[in-house]
Amino acid sequence: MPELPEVETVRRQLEAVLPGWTLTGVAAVEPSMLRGVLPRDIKKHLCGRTLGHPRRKGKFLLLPLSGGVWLTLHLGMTGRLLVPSGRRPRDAHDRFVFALAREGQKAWFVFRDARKFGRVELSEGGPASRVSTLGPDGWMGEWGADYLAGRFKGRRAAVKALLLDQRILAGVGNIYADEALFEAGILPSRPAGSLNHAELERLAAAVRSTLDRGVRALGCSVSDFLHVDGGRGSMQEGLRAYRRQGLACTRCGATMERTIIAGRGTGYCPCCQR
DNA sequence: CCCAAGTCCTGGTTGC
DNA sequence: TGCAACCAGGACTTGG
Repeated sequence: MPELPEVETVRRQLEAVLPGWTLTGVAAVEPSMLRGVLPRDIKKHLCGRTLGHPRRKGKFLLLPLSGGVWLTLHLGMTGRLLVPSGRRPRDAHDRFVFALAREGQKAWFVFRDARKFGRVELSEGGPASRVSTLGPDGWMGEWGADYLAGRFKGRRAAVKALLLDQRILAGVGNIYADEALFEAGILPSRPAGSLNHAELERLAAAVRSTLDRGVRALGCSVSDFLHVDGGRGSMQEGLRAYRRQGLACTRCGATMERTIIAGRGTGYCPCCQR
């Protein structure tokens, strides 16, 4: 699943290859994944525009184009971006294929996504409006225990459910939520408002360090995630909670358990998470 | 058949 | 009692 560290990894790879290329055509469009413009109009909005430097907020990739137009991309569960040069590679799951040109050279910008949970939104004057509803970026943003205290105050929902709420923190998904709660020693099912200040401090530090570990590992390729060049991250080798039910806790040796929170599978240690 | 899980939507509940 | 905020669960999607 592309969460913040996976999207940041992709952003850095796109940063190295995309700026300066001009869009010259759109060879494929998946209508159900497109927002902000009608499928038949996408070509005229994009063609002739030059790509700038990719940005990111939470799990959203923000691609500025010349003329104040933006492409806002979300990779969903299984989304992948490729920038092949030469002949266009074809796959049944290619949802968007953009043709690129630069100094007489040609290349492609491909959004491949088996499950169609990904989104591509076209907007003018800034990134798609949904990006403005996001909370601070979990990795880059200015936030801490006091911020969490304010957002969690009076909330009875499970702390994991609020970690997954992109309006509170942008970028945390199911894997990094489980890992951060494990590192903080907090039960995922705890009502968010019941956490004391020391626990909030531990949680804030754990979210940051877990996301940072993910970025340094170039993401987590536990299932589908692949880099722009097809490479894999290594975070999956360091997971201590996510999908570890039935295995021994790396901290105390107890058997890890699984439950469902916010509709998501949740791995935790019943012994050292409280 | 069930499971995986991003975001969005809906309908019911809670509390001021 | 009214109303907004909150909360849980379903829809969507397809490969394993």
